Order: sequence, then C-alpha cells, then structure tokens
Amino acid sequence: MSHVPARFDPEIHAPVRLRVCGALADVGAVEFAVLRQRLEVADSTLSKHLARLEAAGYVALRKEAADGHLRTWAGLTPAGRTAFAGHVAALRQIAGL
Amino acid sequence: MSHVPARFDPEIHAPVRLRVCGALADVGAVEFAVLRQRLEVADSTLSKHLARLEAAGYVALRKEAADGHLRTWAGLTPAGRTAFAGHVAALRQIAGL
DNA sequence: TCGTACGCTTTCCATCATGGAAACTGGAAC
DNA sequence: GTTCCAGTTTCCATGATGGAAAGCGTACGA
Repeated sequence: MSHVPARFDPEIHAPVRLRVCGALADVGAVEFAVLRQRLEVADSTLSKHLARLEAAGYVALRKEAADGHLRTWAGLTPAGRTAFAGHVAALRQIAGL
Repeated sequence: MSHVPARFDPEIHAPVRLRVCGALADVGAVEFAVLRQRLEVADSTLSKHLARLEAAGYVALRKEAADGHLRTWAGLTPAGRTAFAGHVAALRQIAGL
C-alpha cells in the first residue's frame, strides 16, 4: 500500500464492488466463478458489477480457453489499483485511522 | 479502537452516514449545523440520515436550548460506537489492512 | 450438422436509496 | 399575534440494487 492521495470513489464504494476490488487487490487475477463463490452473489450480479468496474477502467476482463471452455479472469488495472488505494485512504480518513 | 468483531453494516456504509459516524466517533457530540457544514449537504439530507441512524439506535439526538433557540446535538450511542467499530473492522478486512 | 452443455451477459422487474427544493412545524422573542 | 429560527417532512426525479429468466457464443458429442 503505497502513498496515494485519499479520494473517495462512489464507483468503488458499493459493497459488492468494494469486495471485488479487495479480492483483486493482492492477486493478479481471479476467475469469475471463484469470485462469485467468494462474494456469494448471483452470476448476473457479479457480471454487472464487473462490467461497471471495467467501464470505469478499474478492472480488466480476459477470456481464457480452459479445458474446452472460456473462463473469464478479472484483475485490477493500474488505474483500478490507484483508485482502490485512494478510496481506502479516504476510508481511513473518515474512520480516523 | 478496541477489539470488535468485524461486521459489515449497510446502515452505516452509505457515504453520508459513514462520514457522520466518523465525525462523531472521536467526540461526545456535534451540533447539527456544524455537522452540516462539514459534510456539505443540505439540511434535509443531514436530517434524514441522522433520523435513520437514530432509528437504528446508533445516534442520539438531543435538543438543547442555546441563546433562545433549540440546537440539536448528535452523538453516537454505545451501540452506535460498537456498530461503527465493527463496520470499520469489516472494511479493514475487505481492504486487507 | 444438429443438439446440448457450459459460462457468462443481458433483459426484465420490483424494491429501495438518494438528495435537494419547498413546504411545514414547534418554540422563543417581540 | 407575528416573525424568526432550526430543523423536519413531503415531494419528486433519478439511479442503484439484485435475482430470475432468457439470450448468446463457443465447444464438444453423436
């Protein structure tokens, strides 16, 4: 966690998206299905939130062929990492940490 | 910040309410007007969010006579402090802090 | 080549959240 | 009574949310 200016980001703050970012923060990428199980949301819900993070430029989705089928991997983009770090910094300010 | 089990609380998570709790966390109480200026929201907005936190049992509102008029002071209840601490703990888990 | 399965996407829908403007209310001062 | 003050409540328009169900492209299997 390097130094990033605190910047509250509503696009990240929504519970599901916050958890998505949190889950992606310390790894390169995670499979759609794995993420879905962790967050315990419906396919459609995760798909929509990922699409939104992708539209914001925070998440990169990549389809990779795996045993015959396409699996979707999601990972934070550099911008996504910065935004998430900034948002966490903002949360810290708010919480007084 | 003592040890409180992490517990994500949607009632606290909303940006305005999160900031209200953050602002009240380290003090006994804050005047309505002061809070409103800090958060930069309309009277109605703050009033509604405070009412909601009060309904949740997290905030206590107290009207105090001051130079002829009633001023409203808002402060966290013990339950509110616990809930806020729990929510912050949950955020920490999510952010991986 | 047709049928089926898989892995998401998109649509549909009902519910709730949000925030400001404007109207309203209760108590105090004149 | 009237006015002022400090919030409160109503109104309203916009958008978020999430799951079910239907849709879609790709990959086999017969």
